[in-house]
Order: sequence, then structure tokens, then C-alpha cells
Amino acid sequence: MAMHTVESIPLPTIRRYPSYVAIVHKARQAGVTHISSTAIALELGLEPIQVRKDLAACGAVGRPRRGFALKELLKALNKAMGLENTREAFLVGAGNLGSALAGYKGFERWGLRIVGLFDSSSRVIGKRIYGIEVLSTERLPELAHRMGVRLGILTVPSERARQAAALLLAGGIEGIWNFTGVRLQVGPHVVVEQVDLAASLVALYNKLSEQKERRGE
Amino acid sequence: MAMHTVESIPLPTIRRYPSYVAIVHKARQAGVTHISSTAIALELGLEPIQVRKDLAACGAVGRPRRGFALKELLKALNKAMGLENTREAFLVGAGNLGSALAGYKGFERWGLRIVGLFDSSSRVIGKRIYGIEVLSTERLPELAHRMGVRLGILTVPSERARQAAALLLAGGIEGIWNFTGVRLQVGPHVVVEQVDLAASLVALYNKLSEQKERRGE
DNA sequence: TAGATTGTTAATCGATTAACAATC
DNA sequence: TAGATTGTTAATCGATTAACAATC
Repeated sequence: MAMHTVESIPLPTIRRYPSYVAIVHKARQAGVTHISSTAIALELGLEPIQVRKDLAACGAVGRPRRGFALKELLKALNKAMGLENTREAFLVGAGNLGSALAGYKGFERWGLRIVGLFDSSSRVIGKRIYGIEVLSTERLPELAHRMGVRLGILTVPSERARQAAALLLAGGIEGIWNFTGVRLQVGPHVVVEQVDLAASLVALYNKLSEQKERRGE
Repeated sequence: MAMHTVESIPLPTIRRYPSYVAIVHKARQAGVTHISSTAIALELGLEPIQVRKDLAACGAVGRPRRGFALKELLKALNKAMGLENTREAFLVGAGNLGSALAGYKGFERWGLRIVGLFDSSSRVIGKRIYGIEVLSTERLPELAHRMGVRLGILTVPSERARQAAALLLAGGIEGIWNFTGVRLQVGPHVVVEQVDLAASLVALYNKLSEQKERRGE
């Protein structure tokens, strides 16, 4: 069967899609049926041409003078983001950040469901956090296989990052959402998305000082 | 006084600096005095040439055959990141994520001290979170001015993002670390660093499916 | 000395932005 | 129709990567 290869969408474009979705929802609630790239750009502080390029990438088609039909646009964006099916994830490290993520309802909207919490500390194991019991990390690999869970969320202290990642890999996990600053060594079968708060903080400092320099120290 | 303009460092480079610092610390504990770009690259999964470019940008100078002196390198990195002085921040939105950030000790290492917690919900106001009392958001602008706080951390639900940002701006804040998905409209005097978890999650999905495609569906 | 490593200069690559014809 | 908006094709820009001479 000849499968026509879908043009792969640049990652920076993909990252902007959630904010486009937010705008589309807002427009829907305002009662309109279409939205132009200009309007989206204005709202997000982007260039209209960039919005059009991004939307073209997901296959959305607009109409001159009207813009993009909200319903169609939403469908195209969701499809491009891979939000058609829900994904289940295990979270390792039920500390402050881990608990916060486990308690955050908003991820359901982005197709993520946290179905297991793991920790290595006996002070936490057995407790319930937002209705989910915290299990010993020892049980992770077997459960991951049995439940067919493919995503891992890593929120352990950085000293334990490697160790925890090893458990996820042993469980056959395919993708890791890594909130530790540690760069993980994973094989070619596994992908990692890094959320690096230290990097972000330092970027903020830099923007601040650049900005001050711009207007004379 | 003729001030020689410092070459501004690319943001992607700045964002990698914290992970370089982590490697340098690790090397120090291992008892060595120098480290090569090759060694750093190997550890982080980068190209040696990129590491050298990055290190050159912060003014670090290495020696052929030896690499970079850890002590000097650390000093140069810290300076480039602007970590010489500590920065105080107010956090708005003492929910799950906000509390987690307030409780995270690791930020001190990156020069950040959270000195005020604010929330609009009377169920939270007056409570103490990790030793800091949660105050009413109403008091934020005045306190920010009085205490000279210049950084704001935004962890409110997205519906209240604009409103909370307005309070920070009223308080004369210069930089916002924004954990809401909402793109804030701030004037030219204020910088925003976005931590967009939805964007990150969607990027992870994309990497997953790209990866699967690469090895035949 | 030989060879590993730095640092500079040039080439490549990918994303953003610009220009403009097509369209409703 | 006139004019706003799309979408394509080309130009620009910035970061990454390559090539290689300099250095210890």
C-alpha cells in the first residue's frame, strides 16, 4: 500500500500549536466562526506570516478575506499534535514538583493521563496523592510492561535521575519527559523532552540584562 | 569612561550553561583540575565544537592538550549567566505548582530567592508555605515597590494570568517567569520567559511519532 | 617530537521574514 | 469592484557544524 509521506513539521512550529489552540477556543467562545492569521499573530505577539506558515504546516487551509474556519483549524491542529488518542504515563519522584504535576488537571486536555506514581522513599510509598497510590520504584518496570505504559515523567532529585531513568528504560518506556537538569543517556529507541528550569531561569536573567543594556545600563 | 561593549551571547548558548556548570562540579568532585570540550560534549550528548563555541562566548580560555581549568571556567560561566548577585522574586499563585516551586531549594543555587507568596483565594491567604506567609494579591504592587523586588513568578491558572501579570507590572516588576500558557502583553521595559508545559508535552509526542516513523511505523 | 586539543574562519542548515501574485 | 487576506517562492538571518592552522 503506497503511503504518502507526511511532510514532517518543524519542532518550533509544533511548540506553538498549543497557544494557537488556546486562541481558537477563545475565538469560539466569542462566537465568531473564522479567524485570520493577523488576529492570531496580534494576540500572541508573532508575525502574521509566521502564523500562516505554521498553519500551512498542519494542513489548515484559509480563505482570503475570511481567515481560517475555527472548527477545521482546531481539527487540523489537534491531528498534527497527535492529540487524537490519550497517552498514559508513569511519574517517578512524588516530591513537590511531582505531586504538583500529578494534581494538575490541565494535562488531560493535552492527552496525558498519569496512571502511576512511583517513589523510592518509604516515607512516601503507600500514600495517596490525588487518588493515586504511590508505589515503590522497584515495581515500575514490571508494571510498565504489564500496563503497556509508554511515557515516563521524571521528577526525582538530580542525583537519582540516572537511576530512575534506568527503571523507565527497563520498563520499556519510549519517551521521557525529563524535569531533572540531567541529560539522560538513552538508546536510539527512546526520546527525551527536557524541561530545564535552570536553563529557563538563566535565560530570563540574560534577557533582563540585555534589556537594561539596550536602554543605557 | 570608555566602556568596551561585551559581545552579547546567543540565548541557546546561555541556556546550555547550567548543564556545563553541573559537569564542572562533577569533575571537581572527581578530583581533576581540567576538562576538555570533548569530555563535556560526551557527557551532554553535544558536539565538541559546539561546546568550544559556547565556552569561547563566555570568555573561557582553554589550553591545547589540557582543556579548560575548572576553577576559571566556573567563574566565567557564572559571570556570563549573571549569577554573581542573588535576585529576589515574588510568586503569584500559591497552588500546586506555585507551592512546589516555593519549596524547591535548588533555585538558591541559581541565584533566585522567593521572598513573597501571593494568592487571591481566601482559603490560602494567611497560610504558611515553607515558612513564607501567603499574602493577598492586593498587597503585591505596594510591597514590590517597597522591597525593590524586580522578578515575578507567575503560577496562577491561565484564566487569571493577565490579571496577575497586571499586578506585577503595577509593582514595577522588570521580569516575569511565566508558567501559564498565556502570552502576556507587557510593555517594552519588561521581559518574559515562558515555561510552556503544553508546548513541551506536544514536542515530546512529536518526537515519539517521528521516531516511530523513522523505523517503519 | 608527536599528537591531542584549542580557536578561528568558512560552509551549511533550518527557521524566520519578505515580496508578491492569487483569490474571494 | 476594491481591498483584505491567503499561500508560494525567494531572501535573510542566526545557529550549528566543518575544516584546519596554531599551540602546548
